[in-house]
Amino acid sequence: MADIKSPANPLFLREEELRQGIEMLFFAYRDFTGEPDAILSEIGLGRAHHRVVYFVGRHPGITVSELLAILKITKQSLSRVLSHLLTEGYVIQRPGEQDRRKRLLHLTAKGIELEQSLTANQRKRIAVAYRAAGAEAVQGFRRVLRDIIDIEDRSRFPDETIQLPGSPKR
Amino acid sequence: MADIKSPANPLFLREEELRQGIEMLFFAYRDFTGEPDAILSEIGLGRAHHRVVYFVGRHPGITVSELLAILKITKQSLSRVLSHLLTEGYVIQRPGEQDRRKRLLHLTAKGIELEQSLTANQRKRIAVAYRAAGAEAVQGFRRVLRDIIDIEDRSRFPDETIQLPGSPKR
DNA sequence: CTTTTTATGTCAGCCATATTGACATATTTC
DNA sequence: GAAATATGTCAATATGGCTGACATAAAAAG
Repeated sequence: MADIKSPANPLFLREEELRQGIEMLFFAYRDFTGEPDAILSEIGLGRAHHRVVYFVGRHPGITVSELLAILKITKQSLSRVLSHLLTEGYVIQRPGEQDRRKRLLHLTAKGIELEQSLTANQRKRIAVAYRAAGAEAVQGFRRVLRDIIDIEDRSRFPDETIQLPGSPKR
Repeated sequence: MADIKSPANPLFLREEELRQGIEMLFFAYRDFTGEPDAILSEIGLGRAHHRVVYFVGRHPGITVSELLAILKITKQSLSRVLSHLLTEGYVIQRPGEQDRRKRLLHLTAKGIELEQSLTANQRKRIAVAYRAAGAEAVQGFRRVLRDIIDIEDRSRFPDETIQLPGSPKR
C-alpha cells in the first residue's frame, strides 16, 4: 500500500479520498439496510414496504403524491406496495377534509409496531456512531451528507446543529 | 414546527436527530445513485454492472470471490452481470499465476471509460461537498460513516484523517 | 497418487421491485 | 361545463436479487 499521508502526489490523494467517500456510502448503505431487509423478508415484505411505512410513520397524514415525491418512483410501483400494506392492515387512509380527492395515509398500531422493529436497528447504529464520534463529528457528518443530497431536499435537514442535551455549547 | 433547539424534551430531540440521520442516508443514497443509473439505462446496463465495474477498476486483478465478499450477493447473481460485462468487452479475466483457478479481473479501456463516466458525477458531488464543508467536517463525516459500516469492512477506511494538500496540520 | 477442498461457472426457476403506456374515476377549480 | 388534479388500475416488461443442483478445473492434503 502506498503511504497515504505522503503529499508527494496530490492528485492521487484527491482521487483516493473521493473514492473512499464513494465506497463509504456504498458500504454504509449496504449494511444499514441489511438487517431491516432480513426482518422484512420473513414476513413477505421488501425494502419498498419499509420505505413506505417509514415515511408514513414520519409524516402522518402524508398524501400519495408527497410520498411519490420523496421516493421518486412511479405511482404504479407505489400502488402495489401501498395496496398490500393497506390490505394487510399496516396503513389506513382517510380522505382529506378540505380536498377529498387526497388520501391521507396513517400507520395503524400494527404499522407502528412494524416500523419500530425495522428502524430499531438503524437507530441503534446511528446512535452508537454518533455517541462514539461526538457532537462535532456529527455536525461534520450532517454537513457533508446534506450537501450530497439534491438541493431540492436539503431543506429537510436544517443547517443548524441540533443541540444535544448535555452537549457543550460551542 | 417545534423549536428544535429547546432542550425541553430530550427524548424527542434524540429521536428526531436519529431519524434525520436515517433519512439523510436514504436521500443521499437515492441521489447519489440517480445519475449513474440514468447513464447506465441508456446503454442497457443497471446498477449492478456499475458496482462490478467500480470495484474491478478500484482493485485491478480482484478475484470473483473477493468481489462477492464486497457485494454480498450470490455468485449466480454476480455471474450474470459479470458474463455480460465480459462479452461486451468492459472487463477481461486472466488466470492467476500462482493459482490458475482464480480469474483475475481487469477493466479494458472501454471499461475504464465507462467507469469514469459513471463515477464522474459521484466524485463531483463528494468533491463539492468536501470542499464546502472543510477538512474538519470531512473528518467527522468519515468518522461517523465508518462506524455505521459493519465492523468487518471498517478497516477499508483508515481512522486517520487523510492529509489534504494545503490543509493545515492540526 | 488418489481424495478432498477450493474457485468458479451454469442451468433453471422464482420473487420483488422497478419501468412505461393507457385508461378510469372522483373531485376541485376555472 | 370544461379543465386540471389526485389517485387507481390493467398489462407488459426489465432488472437484479434468490435457491437448488450440478459441473469443471486446479490446488492441497491424505
